[in-house]
Amino acid sequence: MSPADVTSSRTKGNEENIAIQHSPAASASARTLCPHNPNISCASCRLNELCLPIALNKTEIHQLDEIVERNRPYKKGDHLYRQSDEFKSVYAVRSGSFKSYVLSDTGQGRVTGFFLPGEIIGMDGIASKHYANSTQALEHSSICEIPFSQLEKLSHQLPNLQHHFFAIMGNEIAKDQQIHTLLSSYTAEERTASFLLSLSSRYARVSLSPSRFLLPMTRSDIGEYLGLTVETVSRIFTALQRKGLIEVNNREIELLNIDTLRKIIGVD
Amino acid sequence: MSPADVTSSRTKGNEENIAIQHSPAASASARTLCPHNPNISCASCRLNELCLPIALNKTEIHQLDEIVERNRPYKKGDHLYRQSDEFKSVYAVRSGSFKSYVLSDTGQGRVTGFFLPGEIIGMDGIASKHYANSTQALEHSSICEIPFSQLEKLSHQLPNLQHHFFAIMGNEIAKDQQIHTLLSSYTAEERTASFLLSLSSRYARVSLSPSRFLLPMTRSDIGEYLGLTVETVSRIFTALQRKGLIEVNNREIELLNIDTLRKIIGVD
DNA sequence: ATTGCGAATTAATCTAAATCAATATTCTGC
DNA sequence: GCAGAATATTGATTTAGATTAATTCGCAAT
Repeated sequence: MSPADVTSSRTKGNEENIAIQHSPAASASARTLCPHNPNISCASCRLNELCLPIALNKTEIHQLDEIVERNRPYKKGDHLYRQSDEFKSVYAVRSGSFKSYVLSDTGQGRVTGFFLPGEIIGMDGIASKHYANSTQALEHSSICEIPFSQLEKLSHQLPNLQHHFFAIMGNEIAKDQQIHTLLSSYTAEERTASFLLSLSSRYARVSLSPSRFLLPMTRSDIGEYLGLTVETVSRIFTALQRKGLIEVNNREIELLNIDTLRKIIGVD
Repeated sequence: MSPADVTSSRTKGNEENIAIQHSPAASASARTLCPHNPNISCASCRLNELCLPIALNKTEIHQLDEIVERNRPYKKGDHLYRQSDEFKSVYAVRSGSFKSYVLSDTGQGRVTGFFLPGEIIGMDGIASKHYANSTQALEHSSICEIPFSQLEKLSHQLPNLQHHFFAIMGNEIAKDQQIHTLLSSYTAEERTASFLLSLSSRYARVSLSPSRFLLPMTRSDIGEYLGLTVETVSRIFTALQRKGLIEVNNREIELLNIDTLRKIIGVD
């Protein structure tokens, strides 16, 4: 296969993968699949199996629906909230992606997290009643806002929802601790491989390709998140490409050998 | 009442600060204050203002008491649970201290957390139903075990408890994200200063001296936790001592200049 | 199409912390 | 109290990744 072939098929493939997030609804019948459509309900949302409604029955989902606010879409760079804003809601990503970051004393930010569709944002504010970081859209994105006081009230009525929200928070804790291990002991290559594999499985979770995707964030974002510089991230990408493990083309990523990537981070 | 009053039976000096955690009850009147006493109730526990019972009324505390299991004390090195054990309970430290760690592929562990009195252990297992790390006592310690399914049931009955447990988990999330920032952008000296200040405020929280305490963990534990080697931790301690900011004597630490330590980590 | 600017790559040099190595100290069990 | 092991310190050397610097690429606005 010639390079040209690869390129053309890749381009086509990628657009297909992300289409579910980005394309405006093409027809009336596709309406409920349009991720930016604010009129969608939890019951009909394509993410309901992995978002808050999981494990809820029809009636319960309807009750949840009542408290969810579906705001207008966010443009790239728009803030969901800023550091030390009063905590009011948690947010579920419906489409697109977000990053959260804190500003250091020297003015430069450090990225603390990335959020893809179906993931919950804002739990860092629950305890102190103020968000500990700022969160902004990395691309045109849409969100379901869930006012926390109402979520608490509803959780109290619906044991399933309480149970599930405990699980969501527990998952966040477990994930954060994995990152602790990653940052305290992994090399630049291991961190980068781990990051790509994490994105891969998170895309798979929302039925997108686990091996081909677009990075919604810059190299600099990745570096801040992984405790590396832009230059190092760039170099590692190039090195992984030379080893034949990935194919990088600016924001386009293809994982060519997931097993070997796993071996890099010690998952044999 | 000073800590020393409570704790007559121990040697003086540096051990004074930790006496409240360690001394056996000297008299019948001190019984309810004896941290290893398994018969103590939440209502009479000296930690109830900062542990689970916070914000509960008398009746509610009694209900919580019913589900709390007060096990025999743990000896140094005893495991509370091991990585991938089935998740059953969360634990509140009553006295002593614990560390949690994961074993890397190469056999050596990486410490993921330290737990002091009043802190909650085990939330990493909530989502996956299996503990993500192993946790062991760093010294003679005692624990309150709270079976999670019962905590969930009770939370459902007591909105205050539900609210507070959400807050505890949210706090864990916020704390883990601070560590993310620490590991991704702080120097060895900044990490170490931050670690000492964290211990300081956590000791202060349980009414122990914020400026003089014994480290329950080894330099190696600290290094693993902070993503540094033992040697670096040791060198930084020596350097901070030379700068007159701390006084180190093996496990004994005295913070001589907390403000300057704060400045090191950029809190002016 | 052209310009301008943020994003990304690549290479050369530097440095903070790791590694390697040796010694000293402190605990632990007998 | 003593022996051996675990823990901690200190110094010399190495190295992974940071820093600095220059170039190229990509794309939005005109």
